[in-house]
Amino acid sequence: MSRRKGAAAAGGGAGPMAMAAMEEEAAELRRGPWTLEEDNLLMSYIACHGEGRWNLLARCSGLKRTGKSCRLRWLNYLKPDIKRGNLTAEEQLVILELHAKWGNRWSRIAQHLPGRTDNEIKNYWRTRVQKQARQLKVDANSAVFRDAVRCYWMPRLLDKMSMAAASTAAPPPLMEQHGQGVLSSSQSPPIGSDQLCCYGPAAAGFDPSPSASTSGSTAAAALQPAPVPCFSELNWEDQYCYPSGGDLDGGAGGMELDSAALLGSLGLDGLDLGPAESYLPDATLLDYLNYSSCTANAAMNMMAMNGGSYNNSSYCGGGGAMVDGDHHDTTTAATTCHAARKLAGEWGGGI
DNA sequence: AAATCCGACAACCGCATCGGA
DNA sequence: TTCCGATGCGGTTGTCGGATT
Repeated sequence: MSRRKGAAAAGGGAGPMAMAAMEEEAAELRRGPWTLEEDNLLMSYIACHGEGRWNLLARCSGLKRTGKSCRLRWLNYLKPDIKRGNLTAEEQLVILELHAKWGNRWSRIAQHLPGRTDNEIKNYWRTRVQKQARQLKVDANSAVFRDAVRCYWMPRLLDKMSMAAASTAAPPPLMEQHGQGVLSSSQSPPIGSDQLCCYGPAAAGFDPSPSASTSGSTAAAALQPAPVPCFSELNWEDQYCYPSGGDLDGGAGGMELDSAALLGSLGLDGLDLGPAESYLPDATLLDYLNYSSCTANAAMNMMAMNGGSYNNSSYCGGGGAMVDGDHHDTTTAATTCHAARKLAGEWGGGI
């Protein structure tokens, strides 16, 4: 399909006079930020005549704007039901989830976020999500990044949601509203949303062995919020590092992580993921601990959502090794997060 | 205090699609 | 069936304000 390039070309086969008139008209058109007067004009016109017929609106309202510009201004800014302010954790979760499913279908995603515009979602993706991907030097649409999002970012958002829910005692609506994908209420056990955060063995009787993660209802009932910080909330240097001659990443000088203290505080001192070398040939100690902790946090959240057994293949990404209906213990869950966990280690508190 | 950088967001542009003539 | 205007969508750019140097 042939496309006209710019307003000057809009005349097509028009004669010189018509062309001149169009160029004159185009020259009069305003661009750039909208003024208060323009906003008022647009709103009052729509109040009288309703939305739509944007070109007609542009001609008749007295606005020296294109119909497109008027439409955009209305839909993205002036429309009364536009929601302002930062995206909530729930909304971010929906975006991550739906983007993994549909890709850059911003308007489609926006349909699932009442009051949010496709433009806003697109901007969020570009400024926040893609920034993370850039920092990790991976493509935001890559399977590795998607796995990282699922295994690390989403659990963190769940953490936030549950914390918010706990502080306000208001039930987060996402599970009910959303009803699909990773957070499908049909896939999740009927447990309270406030149980989706951090679960320690002290409170939950957490046992990473396969036999301990079979009984969904029992496990779900046993799962209680533990007074244990999420991995994301941990103050690394204060609590889990001690001076040494070796750097975190094996370099000279600095601190060294106390892995036992860290995993112990996470309630995972009984967790044996095996030697790091077995799955991370180039792993450093930091890689290993990040790996373990990311996995543990994700695994515990996953436990909560699945009644104590790892049976949700979507949780660790489409590229993961899980199969619906399979039974997985913590170690297996850890293995399926293979690519994501290294990235998660690099993420730190950047999310 | 001034200059520079950077993140967030509004707005524009080109292209695709739809529907009516 | 074709043409063409209107509308919608996604990518990109411009602008502004706060943070940093």
